[in-house]
Amino acid sequence: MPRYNPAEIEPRWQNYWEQNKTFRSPEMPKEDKIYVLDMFPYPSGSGLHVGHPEGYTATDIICRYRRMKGTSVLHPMGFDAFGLPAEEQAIRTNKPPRESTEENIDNFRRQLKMLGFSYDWDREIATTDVQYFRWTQWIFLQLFDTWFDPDSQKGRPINELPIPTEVAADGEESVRRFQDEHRLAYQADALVNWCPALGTVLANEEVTDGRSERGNHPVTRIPLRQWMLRITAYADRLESDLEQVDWSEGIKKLQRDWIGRSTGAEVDFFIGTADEVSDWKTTRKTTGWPQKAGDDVLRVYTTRPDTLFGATYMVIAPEHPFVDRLTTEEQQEQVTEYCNAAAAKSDRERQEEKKTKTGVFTGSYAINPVNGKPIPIWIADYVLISYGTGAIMAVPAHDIRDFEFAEQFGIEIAAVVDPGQQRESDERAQVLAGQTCFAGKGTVCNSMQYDGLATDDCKSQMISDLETMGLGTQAVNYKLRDWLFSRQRFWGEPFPILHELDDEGNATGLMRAVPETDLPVDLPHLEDYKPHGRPEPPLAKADDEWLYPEIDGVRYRRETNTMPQWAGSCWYYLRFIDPDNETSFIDPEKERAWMPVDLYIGGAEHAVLHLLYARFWHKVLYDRGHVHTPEPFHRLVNQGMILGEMEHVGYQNSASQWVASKHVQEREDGTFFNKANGEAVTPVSLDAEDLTKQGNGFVLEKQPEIGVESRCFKMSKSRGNVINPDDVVEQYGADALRLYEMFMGPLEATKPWSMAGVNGVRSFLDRAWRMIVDDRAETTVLNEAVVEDAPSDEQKRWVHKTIKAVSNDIDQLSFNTAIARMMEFVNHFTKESRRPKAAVEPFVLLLSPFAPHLAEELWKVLGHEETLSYEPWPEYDESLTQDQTVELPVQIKGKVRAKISVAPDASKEEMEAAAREEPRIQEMLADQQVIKVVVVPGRLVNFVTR
RNA sequence: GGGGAUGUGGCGGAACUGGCAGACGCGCUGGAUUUAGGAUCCAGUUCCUUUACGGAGUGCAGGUUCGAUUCCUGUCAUCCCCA
Repeated sequence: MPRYNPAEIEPRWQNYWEQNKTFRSPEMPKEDKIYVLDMFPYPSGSGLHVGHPEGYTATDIICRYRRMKGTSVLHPMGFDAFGLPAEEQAIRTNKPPRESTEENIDNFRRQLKMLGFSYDWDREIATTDVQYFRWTQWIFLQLFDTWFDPDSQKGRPINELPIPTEVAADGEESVRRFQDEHRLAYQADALVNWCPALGTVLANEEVTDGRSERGNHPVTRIPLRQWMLRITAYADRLESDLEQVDWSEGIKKLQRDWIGRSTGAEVDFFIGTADEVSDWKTTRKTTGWPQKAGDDVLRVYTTRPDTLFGATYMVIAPEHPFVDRLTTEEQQEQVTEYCNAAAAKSDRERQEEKKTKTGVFTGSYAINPVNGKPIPIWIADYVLISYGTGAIMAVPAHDIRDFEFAEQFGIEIAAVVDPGQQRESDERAQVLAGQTCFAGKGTVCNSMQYDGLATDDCKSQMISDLETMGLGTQAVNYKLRDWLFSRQRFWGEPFPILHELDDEGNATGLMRAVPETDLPVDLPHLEDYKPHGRPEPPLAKADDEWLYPEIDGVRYRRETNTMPQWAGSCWYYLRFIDPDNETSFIDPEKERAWMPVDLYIGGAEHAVLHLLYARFWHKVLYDRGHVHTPEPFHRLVNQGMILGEMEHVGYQNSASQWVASKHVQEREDGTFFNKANGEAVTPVSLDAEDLTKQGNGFVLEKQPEIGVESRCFKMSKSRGNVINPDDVVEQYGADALRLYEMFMGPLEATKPWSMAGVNGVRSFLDRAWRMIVDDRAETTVLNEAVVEDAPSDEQKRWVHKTIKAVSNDIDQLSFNTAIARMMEFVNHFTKESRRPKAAVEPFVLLLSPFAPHLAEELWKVLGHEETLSYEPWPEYDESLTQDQTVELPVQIKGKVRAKISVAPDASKEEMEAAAREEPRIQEMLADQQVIKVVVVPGRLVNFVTR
């Protein structure tokens, strides 16, 4: 009668764990600790996605396993709840953001608890909690109070910033402004991505093709005073410290590429006539390379100083400060027009390689420092003001963009690198003739004394020569830009910054931090927090009491920008260690005990930004002595994406005739047409039963010449293939969902969903239940096959082999194979008429991290009173995992011809002898000459014959 | 265009450092039991030929090796990220 009923069992055990605080973490861990962290979710209105429980189940298994192994486990959960989507949802549903955010969190928490994860819920935090963002603000003030000392490569308190004497002489106000310029959190006029529809600026990565990632609204570029975080100062350390962490090479590479460190040279090109050059050069030789470029030169950054002789023109960005000065009268009109047009384009559009290059000549020339030739200075938008010096020397023969540009405008192309013989000879000739671009390494030519040098040697030689002449210097550049850190929205952390006002109420440009004792700066109550399409933040509408505080007789206006969504997630892993601390963001002793995060699992979409930002904050906190590890996350694993179920789609024309999918192409508007004749076709979804496999794909069973499209798609509302965890739990139970997500395949792989697969693991759980419980009895009692007897030797081997395999698989996060081993165990023991307790009890313990509710229930049926969460993990005896005999293949010329049965540790001689005794082998070897015998103990015997 | 990942039965996948390809699950086929079943149990299930023996086979083409899903070279395809 008592069938396995997860709907009854699961809530009961969830309640038990909650009542007994089963998973409360100790305040301080023992020596053996593990901190296992999930990337906390953004509580969207649509609830949990099946992708979430994938990583969460994996970490939960590790935690439950390690608790049973006696490790102190920290496994917390919280919510990343500030940000645009929540605010947009609030506006849509006409609710205050805090209210709708809390509803979303409640729903997420309910769903998470329904899945039986062993979080210490007492540590739950949301980034929107006032007591949480109080410390986010506090950390921001640490950034504000820190400058980066390039000599020690370290962030230091701002009051240790050396003040140049001339600044000091100018008085206190100058000193303050000087300090403000050097803080890690600083304000700057930046050309930003302004999105009027969302009413906020967006980070570059939130903009695609000139439209906002969220909502697909148009984005324009306007200059605006913004908060920036000086992450570029940490670029080197963010790159080099990747060596310390246990992350996949793929993710490390993504981070390295994002930081984009390049080495090269800065070179000054003299602006003026050819006869003034020698004077300038003489002066430079004595004064050396000046830190700041003067007005008489155009300073460029190049990664290829070896191609200096091939620089036939220069390009400055449309925003370059020299634009006006360099533009001659006759070019003025064209230049103005061009610069205006460029301002409207995004960086990405401007770098689009497909598009034809655009540009305009300034009318001015600069002198190439190595050969004294005057070369034209152009303005073109493929050069970005934000990268390098905003100006380049163009070497069309050896840079593809320069080449395209030079061809477009008929500028000289001078080859200075010989690609060498390894290329096809006509291609080499074309390169040397300036007809083809070659961007690789080779041998220098047409460069006077440098001719014959290899590219890399020439680079270093050229740099050292330029340095002696005072014309250039070695330089490092990064693609990474400083982090635009302010948003003009309501639903974010207010900046704890006050802007000083003069007697008339105008801003003086000086600012100060809100005193630590006055934190948190809470969001003011606003009747209307909606964006109005102007770059003025909604917080500016707060009442005067909030907006205009007075400290020590000075009146201030509060900063009205808010922080971006990333802020809260930059340090939440620290707060989990000490979530209720009211006097400090974290207790240093607890920090030392629990950090770093030992295992961090989450989606690959955060591979770059979240991890880079969090690492940056962590390093600042490290420099300022607040944390003891330079890196926050020791091991990182990205779970793979879960796709929707497999879909088969055929295409029909208007006459309902099938069209093979290879002829079909999709238009931009989402409709389809036949490439062969242009007629419109419509997709028709097909049943797998009407299809048959042919080659790599499927075809219609009745019309095998018609290939169809078979693939899995990303889950999306519009496609209607989203799986809701609530539904799965209702139908199959939480344990089945957990088990299925782990059984689908390797954690890191992309895998398609299959409801039939869920049903499959559910029947495994049913079998496991019936293996132990008598399902025909009136009450939940032991199956009579479960006995007190000692297990047989064979049963013992099954138990010990399974313990070994499952333990090893969990250690390697290979959950799918661990489950397969448990299935084999159940398949075997359900066939046994006597199932000794000593065999099934360890099995229940092995199962418990995967299917904790079922395991707890079985544990109880087996006569235990307490939760199994802290039962010792079963141990295995290596000698009991060995079979008495093993069956090994005997090959002749690599083909299996017979099997022999030998002891697992049989010697080579024994194995060969056994193989030669096999009648079939004797038969086959009779008329052949054995030239070699390969014997691999414990593996095989192979006769190589002639 | 650049970078990364992945290609194994009808499907998801397994195979430790080169050593029995297809564990485990789904699906399918047959059988048992059942009032019934989308329940349960048993058997089978890579393909080709077949009584059996055998042969082919891990995207494709080569290479190294006694032996390659695994290592190397080339190539094709798909997905992801970036531009």
